[in-house]
Amino acid sequence: MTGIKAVAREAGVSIATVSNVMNKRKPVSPELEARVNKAIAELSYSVNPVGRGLKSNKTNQIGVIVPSFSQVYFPAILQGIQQAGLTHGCTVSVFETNGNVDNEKKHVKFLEHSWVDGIILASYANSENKSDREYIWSLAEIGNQRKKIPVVSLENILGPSIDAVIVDNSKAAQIATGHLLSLGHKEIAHIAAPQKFNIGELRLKGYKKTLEEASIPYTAKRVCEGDFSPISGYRCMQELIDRQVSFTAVFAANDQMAIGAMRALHERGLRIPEDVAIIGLDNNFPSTLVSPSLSSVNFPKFEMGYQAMEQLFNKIAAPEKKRTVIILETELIVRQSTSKYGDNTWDLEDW
Amino acid sequence: MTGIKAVAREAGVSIATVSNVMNKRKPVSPELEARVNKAIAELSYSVNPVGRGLKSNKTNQIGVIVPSFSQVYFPAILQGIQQAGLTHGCTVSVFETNGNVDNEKKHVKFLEHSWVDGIILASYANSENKSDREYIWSLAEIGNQRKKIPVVSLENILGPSIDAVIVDNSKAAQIATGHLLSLGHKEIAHIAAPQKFNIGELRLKGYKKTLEEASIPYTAKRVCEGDFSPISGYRCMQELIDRQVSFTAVFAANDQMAIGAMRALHERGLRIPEDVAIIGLDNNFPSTLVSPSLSSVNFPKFEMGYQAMEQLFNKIAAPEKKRTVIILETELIVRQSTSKYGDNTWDLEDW
DNA sequence: GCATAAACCACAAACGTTTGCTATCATTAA
DNA sequence: TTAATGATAGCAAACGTTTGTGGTTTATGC
Repeated sequence: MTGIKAVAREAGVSIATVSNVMNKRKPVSPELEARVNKAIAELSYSVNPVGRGLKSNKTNQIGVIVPSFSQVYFPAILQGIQQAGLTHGCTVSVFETNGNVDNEKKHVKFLEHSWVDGIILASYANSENKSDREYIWSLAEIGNQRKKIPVVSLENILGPSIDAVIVDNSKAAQIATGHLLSLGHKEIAHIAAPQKFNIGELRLKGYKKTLEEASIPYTAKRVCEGDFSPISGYRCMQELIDRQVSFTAVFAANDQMAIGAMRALHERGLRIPEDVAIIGLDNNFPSTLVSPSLSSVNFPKFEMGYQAMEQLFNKIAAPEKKRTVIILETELIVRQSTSKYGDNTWDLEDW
Repeated sequence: MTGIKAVAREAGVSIATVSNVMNKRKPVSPELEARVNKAIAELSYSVNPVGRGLKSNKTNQIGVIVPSFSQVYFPAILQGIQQAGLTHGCTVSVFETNGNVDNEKKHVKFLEHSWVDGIILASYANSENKSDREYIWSLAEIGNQRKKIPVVSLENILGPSIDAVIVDNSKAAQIATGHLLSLGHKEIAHIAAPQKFNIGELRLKGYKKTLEEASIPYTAKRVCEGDFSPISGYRCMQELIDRQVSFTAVFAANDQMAIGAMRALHERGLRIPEDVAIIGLDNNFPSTLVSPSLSSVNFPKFEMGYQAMEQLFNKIAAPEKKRTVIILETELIVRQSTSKYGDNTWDLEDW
């Protein structure tokens, strides 16, 4: 409970002087400075961040909202955020939505009235949905009546006025589909991400576009919509097989579904990649673990988090700055699920 | 920036009355209450937590320090912490140590001077190490000179005065080893966790004890020490094979090393479980993914986090309360790496 | 109709800082 | 010697709350 007052008393100076010694805002004579430092040491004083925060109207804390801690995808993002945060002396409070947009809203509302200087939001909200659009609008105006609180969106363009760092999901899907094409596949199935989410639409769009550019007719029979989870990939794969539509390759909209699909293929006695080649998207670590190892398109997760944090800082420092969107690059990773000669090493850094 | 003052002015009452309306501490006449609520709504006012925090000396924030976000182990713990936190209106700031004790100390020091009401620390510190012991001691006395800040330790008994929630690591190791024994194995190798960490010692101890009770001689030649990572498990397995010491089963001190070991076994042409049975410890989700699926001993990760948070709350509410240690139960999970008839389903909830 | 109690409300201090302003002192230049 | 300058230090207000204390009004009982 030692406060700045106690230090001032101990050192026989005013609290203003103590403050000046600590923050070096104004020069203090060497003698007093020594006395103050001695007092600080003796009382093992450190500044009370709450008092400071009240005065300065800053907390050096930011809130992060992600769909899930356990989906392998997000811890890496968190690490990036954290890392960038540390360099700015900023701590990170985390919230989980479980992919539920209502939870997103709840957490945003909460943070709005909380201590955070800014918010990083990895949202699944789809701007096509009316109620979500309103939510997005309200986001742009967060704290309209009070202090405006900066928001950076991760993985999703939340309307025209909110900063964002994203990857080009459509392009990533094109890379994945294109890889299968380049291997000679013409009949390519797609296990899609939920179309109610933005990234689901984009990934499907990339798949379609690639087919189109290769003059391959698109048929809805080769597409099955999952929900990101392995089990949904598993069921989609079964359904695709049961539909009796021919395909020699599958592009799954994320690695989890791809891994589920692989199990279904195994169970049906189909060999990977000989009978069916398969590629995922986002490159999460289990992809090197399964057998055969899963080809994928890497998303720079750490970098996404890091950039988001940096961008948020800029926004906090200069709130009126023009909105920016950072687009990060993806990268094809060929493993054994699409090529016998693909990479089969572990991504040892990942866990 | 609307503060309580603005509301008071708008409603034509004193700020004390506004405060009383919001916190229902003292009765307020219905008429004034209505006026105040109207003003609050019109100005869309909400209380400034920093101001409140300064006055009440509470922040409703806690800090959590874990070795890693990405090791599958900890997100589950975080979820438990979060869940418990939400029921108390408490937010969670997270920190990552990468298993480095110095980072632990750094983060603890940081949090000590931060806003948090308490700390949950998943520490790898070993109480046998002198410098770590001092660190632990200092932990018990955190903020000795100032406010004492409550600490709950996760997974580790940090000296005799710090609350903790743990699992009995030695017992868990006994369960794992005992399972192999019960399958008729007599020559059981052990891929150990780092002995510089407490849990490493305990798991080895449980292994030894089980052998002893079965009158099976212990030999150091069947033990190889890894560092928790899959690659270390991989290398240990290779080394154990190269040592030319016979064994028909392996107990790995965590699932990650077990999965690494499985790959080494595959590469050497040894069948699992026919030639070598293998069991891990802690039951992380990739264990159901690999082939064959990996037997393990489940650690109740979510529960650990939840209990830790609850305990921290108790500590915050009653700091002088006697120290408690909560011990949670583990459970054997038999999969195909130890028995052809073991469970081979996915743990679909896990991701 | 008066004294008493109860109900309600406002004043102001306090929490721990930062910071604009003023006051003091020593130094220097005129 | 004096006035101007510069370098330091301290005063006090302010940030947005909560809350103890006391004052005013209204209701109650005789």
